[in-house]
Amino acid sequence: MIRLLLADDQALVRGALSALLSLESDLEVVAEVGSGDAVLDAVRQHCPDVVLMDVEMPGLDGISGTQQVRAAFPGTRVLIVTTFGRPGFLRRAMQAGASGFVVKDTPAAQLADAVRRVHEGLRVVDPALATDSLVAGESPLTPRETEVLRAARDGSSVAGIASRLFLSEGTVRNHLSAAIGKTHAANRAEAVLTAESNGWL
Amino acid sequence: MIRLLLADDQALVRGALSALLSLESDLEVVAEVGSGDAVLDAVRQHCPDVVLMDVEMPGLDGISGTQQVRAAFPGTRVLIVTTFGRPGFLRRAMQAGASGFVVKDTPAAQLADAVRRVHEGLRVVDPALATDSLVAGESPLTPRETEVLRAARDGSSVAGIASRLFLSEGTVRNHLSAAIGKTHAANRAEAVLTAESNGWL
DNA sequence: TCGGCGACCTGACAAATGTCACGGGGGCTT
DNA sequence: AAGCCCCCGTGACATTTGTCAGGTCGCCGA
Repeated sequence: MIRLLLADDQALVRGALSALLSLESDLEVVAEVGSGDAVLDAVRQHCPDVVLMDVEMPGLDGISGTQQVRAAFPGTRVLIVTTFGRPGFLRRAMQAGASGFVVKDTPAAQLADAVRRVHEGLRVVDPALATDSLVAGESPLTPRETEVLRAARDGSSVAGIASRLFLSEGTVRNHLSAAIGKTHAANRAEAVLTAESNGWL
Repeated sequence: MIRLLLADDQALVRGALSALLSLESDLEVVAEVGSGDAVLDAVRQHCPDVVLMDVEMPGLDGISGTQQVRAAFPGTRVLIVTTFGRPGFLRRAMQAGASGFVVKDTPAAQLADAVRRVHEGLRVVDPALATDSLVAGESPLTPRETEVLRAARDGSSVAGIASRLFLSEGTVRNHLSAAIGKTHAANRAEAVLTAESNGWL
């Protein structure tokens, strides 16, 4: 019997996945949580074999959650299940210690198999996504550029970003200009979009 | 026996919902589709009582799909199941003829009840979302303003938008300026964000 | 110890953006 | 017919944005 923990912020999806996986005779969902903060406590309490983790969650995100779980319970495997196939997500998830990475538009039948393989210690990765990850490569942005670009996501002006990050306006403009260049964008907005779609933010 | 059709682009979610609803003795999932274009054919072929429809789908979106289904098969009820609780989505979905609107973070146990109520001819709407919809109101944007703002989503320049919409640059600027004013934004980017979060695009 | 790199700043410049005032035309209702 | 709203356009204007060239500082590896 493989003991499972589900972590997903959408209750409906959580319950539905639980129903789907409970159909398998060798799988057992022992707990469900709806936020990243609750994952570690739930693992401590229920000692699951595998954690199914969503990336986008309120509180602690799935990547950080994976790190925490792996650090505290090295025997527990983590399988990331996410909506968006951002190349950067895959890379960061694996570096954080995840054993598998499944996108939500894979057929339902494959999920149980993925869980079993992860439980056996194998790695499960969507092949198409893996190649994307190789093509897109690591983020070319420096930490500061990433931070500035992330602050620009909500459409703030240079002045707003500068005051929020305690920087000079000129510095912000320079960082933005660098980020625009590195993302081959023409715009701050375009730079945000491509960086986001690559999982660099 | 209530016959169901599932329309959702994410195969995993689709299968999971199918598993969840099949647990109920009075519900039966007779078909699943992964794109909006396939909905009408599937309804014609399987004659479901209720269609569970996602809003964001490739091809035809859920709103238009609802319209088509209601026009061709007035007896078939549509229950919208979506990730985002955009006020505008709710409004447009109801106008398109949907019988219910459920957000994906409602508890899984309530979904079956929602399906049964919709099947009985009742309307099912998340109360919190309904008030949001009243507060946010209808889109203040004119059709043209909406179109221009939608074209600005990918970070295009004024020139790019103008050429794509066969407009003068000045006209595009005027429409954008109007949209910025109506959304109480300071920016084109901010205007896009608030309009998007209200479901006005 | 030196070179390279990233973070930070300044100043200046061209280009893009947002705003305003002002038109004309068409469709709608009163 | 008059008034209203939307669409489309022009021109001018101030502001913002993106780029470039320069310079200081601290860190790290060769």
